[in-house]
Amino acid sequence: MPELPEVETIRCQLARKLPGEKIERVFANCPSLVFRGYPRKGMLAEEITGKKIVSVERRGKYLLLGLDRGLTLALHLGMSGTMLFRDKNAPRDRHCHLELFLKNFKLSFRDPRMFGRVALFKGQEFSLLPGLARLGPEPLSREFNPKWLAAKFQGRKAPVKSLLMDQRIAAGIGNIYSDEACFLARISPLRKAGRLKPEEISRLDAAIKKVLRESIAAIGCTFRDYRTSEGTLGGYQPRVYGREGRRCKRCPGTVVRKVIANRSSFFCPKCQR
DNA sequence: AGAAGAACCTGGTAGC
DNA sequence: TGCTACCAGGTTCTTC
Repeated sequence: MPELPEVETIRCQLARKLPGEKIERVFANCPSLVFRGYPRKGMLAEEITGKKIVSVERRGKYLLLGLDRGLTLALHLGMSGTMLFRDKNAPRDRHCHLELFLKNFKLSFRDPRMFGRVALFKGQEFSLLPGLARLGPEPLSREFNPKWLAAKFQGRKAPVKSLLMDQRIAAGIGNIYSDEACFLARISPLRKAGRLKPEEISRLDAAIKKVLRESIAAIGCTFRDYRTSEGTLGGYQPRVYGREGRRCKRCPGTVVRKVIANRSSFFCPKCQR
C-alpha cells in the first residue's frame, strides 16, 4: 500500500543512483503488469535495453523513469510493489517481474499481489493513460489548497474519505493517509464532503499536508509489504490507522473500524465530528 | 453525473 | 498437520 510518502521515499532513493545509468540488460516477465498497448509495438524489454536513465520523477503514486530518446517508463507499485537495489548476481524469486541490469547493480520490481503496473511511453503519450492523465494536483503543491478542495467538495454527498482517496482530487492519497488526515483535522471520514464548513476544509487541507510531510520525513509508513529501495522500513507511526479498539491518542475515546468506500477506515467517533 | 460496489490478485492468518 | 475461508487494498469497470 505505498501511497505518496512511500513512493516519494523510493523516488528519492532511485534519484540518487539511477540518473546517468545505462540499462544493459532487462528481465521482464509478466505481461499482465504491462498496461495494454504500452509499448505499442514490440516488447518492453527490447524497447528499453540500451537506453540511459536520465531522470526519476513522481506523480501521485506513479514513478516516472525518464529515459533518453524521450521515453518514459511509468511504474505503479499497486499494493505490494517494491523497487529494490540488488546485487547483479542476487537470485530472482517468483514475485520479481521486472529487473533492470545497470553497471554495478540491478533494480528489481517485486510485486506479490500483482496490482502493480508498468508502461512505456514516448513523449507526452502518457497523458493518454487513464489514471495518470486525470490525476489531480499534488497535495503538497500550491495548487492544492482550501479553495481547490472546496470546489471539489461542493455539492458532493459522498463521504470525505472517498473524495480524499479520489486521485483526480488529491494525487497520491490512499487509505492510510486519508484516515490520518481526517483524524488530525478532527473530522469524521463519514461526513458528506459537501457539508464541510470552510473552516473545516482549511483544517483538512493543513492536516493533509502535515501528515504527508511528516511521513516523507520518516521515510514512509511501514505496513506489511512496504520496503524502501534500500530494503529498510519506514518510521511513520499512524495516529489512528490500524488502531481499532485502542485508546484514541487525543481523547478518552476508542478507535473504531468501519468500511467506507469498500475500505477499512479507522477513526475516533468521540473527537472526530 | 455521481455514488456504490465488484473484480482483479496472492500471501498471511484465523478457525476448525 | 492440513484444509478452507477470508482479508488486505489501488484502480478500473459496472450498475443504479
